Amino acid sequence: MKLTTRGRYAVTAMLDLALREGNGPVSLAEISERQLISLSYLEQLFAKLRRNGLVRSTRGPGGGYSVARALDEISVSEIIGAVNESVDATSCGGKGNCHGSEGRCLTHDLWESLSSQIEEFLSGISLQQLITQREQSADMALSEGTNESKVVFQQIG
Amino acid sequence: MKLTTRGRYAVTAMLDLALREGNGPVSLAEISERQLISLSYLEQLFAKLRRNGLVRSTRGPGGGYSVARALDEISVSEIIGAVNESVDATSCGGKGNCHGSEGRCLTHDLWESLSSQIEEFLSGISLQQLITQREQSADMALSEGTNESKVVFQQIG
DNA sequence: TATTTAGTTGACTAAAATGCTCGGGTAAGG
DNA sequence: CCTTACCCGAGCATTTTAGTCAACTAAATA
Repeated sequence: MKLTTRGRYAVTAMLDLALREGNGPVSLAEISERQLISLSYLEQLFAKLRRNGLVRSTRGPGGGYSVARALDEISVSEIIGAVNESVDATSCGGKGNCHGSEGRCLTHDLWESLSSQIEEFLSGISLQQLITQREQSADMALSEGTNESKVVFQQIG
Repeated sequence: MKLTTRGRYAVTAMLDLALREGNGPVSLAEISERQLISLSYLEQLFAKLRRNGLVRSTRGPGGGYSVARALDEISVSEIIGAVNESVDATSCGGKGNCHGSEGRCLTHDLWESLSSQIEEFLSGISLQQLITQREQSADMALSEGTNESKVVFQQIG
């Protein structure tokens, strides 16, 4: 699993789409304007999202993109995976006995274990969850104060 | 949270260190050889790990690095955060009302919510857990067949 | 004290990924 | 037709990755 700003763009755009849809398809131009992502870049991202069956396209005037499935059937991990199409697995295609070196293989396995935990975690979060969960979180925010989770996101320099 | 091969290198190296430690400090040269990571690159990573208080260094012959805390006191998210020191937060430093545009702000908040979920998840996994968990997982592996979690890691082209 | 080991630091670099522009397509409405 | 908006590929500037090289410092030991 790879998690960069690119995945963020994709998830953000999908969320925007999910929230606006209902009066028919949403054009990339709109999303571009609202989310401040370049149109051409969005086109590239949505090409991949479409190839992976996450969105449907409608051409012509009044056209645009629609979400291809129910919102609770689309996981965050799918979205991120779709736009990062060309990530290869760890060096020894999961066989477990890489390069003779014993040390490498052990820690390699440990990393793989972590990887699938992350993957599993993200595949358990759907677009729907993100949206509905937030509607209830206004009051929760104060009681469940997890101070630590913000630390990493702070500016350093 | 940013999750790239760089974080993988750091976690892998820390795991190697954790497993070998006990006969005193472990030199980067050893780790470099076992994990096939260039020595100089390891030096850069460990410089950051040290600045963040995750490892201690011992100079001179027989020297090397040691884990600075108990293994169950070091979370994966800390390691990854340490080597990615300069990640800035999402564009509007968490204030919530970015750029006037309403659409942007809403999806922005949704993304932030997801971000902290990921962060929280990874801060709940310690080096110790990764290591001990694996010792018991040999038999679990078959019964709990989660086929989906492997999909994203496959080669495409 | 001289020498070796191994961390410390900074400058520099090739290669890849990112985010984007540009320019031309093609299907669908009006 | 003509406009809209998806489709697609080439190319490109910037940043990040992963690494080299070289000089330095602290500790141990002979």
